[in-house]
Amino acid sequence: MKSSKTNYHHGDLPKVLLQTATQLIAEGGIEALTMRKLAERSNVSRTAPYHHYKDKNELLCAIAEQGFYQQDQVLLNLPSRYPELDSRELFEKYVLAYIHYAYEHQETYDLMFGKEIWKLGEPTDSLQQVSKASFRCWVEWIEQLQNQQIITAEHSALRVAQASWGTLHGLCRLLIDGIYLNPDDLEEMGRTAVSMLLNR
Amino acid sequence: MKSSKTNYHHGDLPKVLLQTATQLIAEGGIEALTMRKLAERSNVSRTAPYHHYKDKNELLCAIAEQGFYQQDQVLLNLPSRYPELDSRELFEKYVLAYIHYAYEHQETYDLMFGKEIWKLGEPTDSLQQVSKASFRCWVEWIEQLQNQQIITAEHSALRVAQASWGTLHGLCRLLIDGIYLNPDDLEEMGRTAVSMLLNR
DNA sequence: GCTCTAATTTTGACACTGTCAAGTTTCGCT
DNA sequence: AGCGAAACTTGACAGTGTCAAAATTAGAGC
Repeated sequence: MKSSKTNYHHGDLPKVLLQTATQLIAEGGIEALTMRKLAERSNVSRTAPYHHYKDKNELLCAIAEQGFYQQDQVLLNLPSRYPELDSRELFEKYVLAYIHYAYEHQETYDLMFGKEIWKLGEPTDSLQQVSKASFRCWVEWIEQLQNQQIITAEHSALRVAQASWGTLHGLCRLLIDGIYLNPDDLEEMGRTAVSMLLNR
Repeated sequence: MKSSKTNYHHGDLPKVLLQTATQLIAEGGIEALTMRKLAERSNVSRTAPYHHYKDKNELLCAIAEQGFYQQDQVLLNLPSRYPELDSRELFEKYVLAYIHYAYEHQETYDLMFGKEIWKLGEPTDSLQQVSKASFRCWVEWIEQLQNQQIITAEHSALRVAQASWGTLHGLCRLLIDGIYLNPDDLEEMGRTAVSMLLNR
């Protein structure tokens, strides 16, 4: 079609911006993502991005949303990828995969669950929906584990889901915030946490 | 001695700066703490603080360090404040007190364990010492709980300490990052987590 | 093919930020 | 009284997000 050297109206900026932005944060963390650098990298003027994302906040939400889709995809496919494992083993696999994702996509994870968006910014409606759906999925799993007496049913599924996910998230945060740096340790911590959380 | 309206050399800026800074972040979060606003509030020029803290980073570290002292004081006094409780109950009290501190001093807590200092900045030597001592204290407690068979001894004290503290920290982060906002829920989540982590 | 409109992009500007270099003021000691 | 050091100030710079107004272009209707 058109393309080439037009400069003006070059295909679809929105997609390019999302890509470039994701790349930028992957390289240097969230704080390396600057509207101006993003524009420059996309060969576009400072304020061009503002016509596709009203805010820096909206841009960040878009990246985070993408992260949720990506993570969901990895995690939802686990059962079919390991059909030989029982629920207990699958749970550990899930936890380790979660940690692994957080490690491999530290900056995206930070955006997904960081205060940049949830406290300082304003999460987009669609981001809220996606993240809620993702958590609901976790709660349902916990419910199943409760029915199989693999995890405690002393408390409601919601509370157990919150507490266990809190554990998981806490460990990931330690990595992301630079408090524990060794991912091998992290994995061992994850295993330990799992064996503590599940019934013996 | 001197004092009054000299403007120059007014008592001890360092202490005033620390106080004002703590006040500023308590009011509007870490991002409300600006070297310039800090100077203004302290009735001093923009760059005066730089003669007492080489960096913004150093200032933040000083605030965080103060936070550790404060928190340690609360937590270390728990056993003597509740002599009638057994280890198990004391552990829950500890966890709740920890959460409570995090809630009451959200911004300081964020500084103590946030990436602002630990990943983006450079933790001061003395901050590192204080925080390490604080964690060592936690590990020792876990060791005792292991000896009393209140918590699992399947894994090393260090690993159990990391996992359990990760849980604790994770819950607090949910609050601080604006993901779960209700402190009452948080407390219930804390209780749930404790009952999951301890032996039955 | 021409024109008009709406979408898209740019330039200029503003108020912020952290921090450096150079100058000014004051304290404490001899 | 005078001097060196410590404390503090002013000016400056590069960087940030984002708004308003201007410029450019694509695509539709004739």
